[in-house]
Amino acid sequence: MAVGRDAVSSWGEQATRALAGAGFRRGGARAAVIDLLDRQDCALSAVEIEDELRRHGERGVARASVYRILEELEGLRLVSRVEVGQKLARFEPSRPEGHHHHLVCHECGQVIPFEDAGLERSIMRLSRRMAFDVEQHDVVLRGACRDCAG
Amino acid sequence: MAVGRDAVSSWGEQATRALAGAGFRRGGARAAVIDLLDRQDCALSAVEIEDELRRHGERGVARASVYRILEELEGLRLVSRVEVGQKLARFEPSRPEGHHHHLVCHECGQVIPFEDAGLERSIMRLSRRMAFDVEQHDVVLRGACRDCAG
DNA sequence: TTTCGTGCAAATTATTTGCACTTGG
DNA sequence: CCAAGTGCAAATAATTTGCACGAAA
Repeated sequence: MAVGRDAVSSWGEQATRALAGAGFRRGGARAAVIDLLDRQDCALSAVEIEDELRRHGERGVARASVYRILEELEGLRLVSRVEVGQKLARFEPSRPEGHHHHLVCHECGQVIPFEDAGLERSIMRLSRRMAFDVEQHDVVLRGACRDCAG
Repeated sequence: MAVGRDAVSSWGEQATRALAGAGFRRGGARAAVIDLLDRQDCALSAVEIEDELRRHGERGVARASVYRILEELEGLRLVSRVEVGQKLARFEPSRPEGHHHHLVCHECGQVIPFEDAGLERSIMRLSRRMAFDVEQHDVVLRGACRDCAG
């Protein structure tokens, strides 16, 4: 179940609107990437996005375009970059109601999202105390997932 | 003040011993890198390590060797890799008593360490509850540091 | 038609690898 | 002497950039 996919206005629609508002034209490649991301709950890498679009999407999109589009979306805070230290960056739609962090299995490389209110509370308290204007935070837990732990 | 630098046995000594125990020989480049890391509290990139050694260290060490040595040390859990999404990896000595996380200023790029017991507690509780064998965790806070926030 | 969007190929950057030479034990 | 350690140059891999062409407004 995609977080917020059935909301009144889907992430994809919001993204399209935000892009238009920011003065961007409506291009085919951009629409295809947004469309794919809208159907995702977890983070995808640029290559995965390219492959998925070439294979199952309405049209192929060049790698460079994928990166450019993701960069725009990140700039507008519509997408967030997730780097869990696998050398490649992953990207996922930013859904306010779907704030979460990631577990990474160091065996199979799987990236699994999770939410935790206690953790968020700690971070909020901590941020308030900090001599630093904290705007964002990322938590990564590493270990063996159930399957790999055996 | 270096965390634990005045302990009975410094991180550098422990590292040297651990390396010997793991069957590695005592090479000049390796000793130089350990020596430099022993004097650090914050994470350095491979390039910074190379430059620092070439400039102020007892001897220069080739970039490739720096990476190889860091990889060994990471494998023995003597060094931990810190990736805060600046495209390059940073490395710091793992000192059990100096566990901390990082603040990253998105203006000046500065990486600042911090500790927080409440945060650790939340993560511990969370880990226990998880269907996942959590062995490690990283928290990165992003925002503007005091200077850059103006 | 004019500017923006996109594809393709070449460039960049961090990191890794292959291989010959050196050195510790 | 022999395996492990190191430097150097070449190889990778992810990401970015330059430029020409096609498409939106």
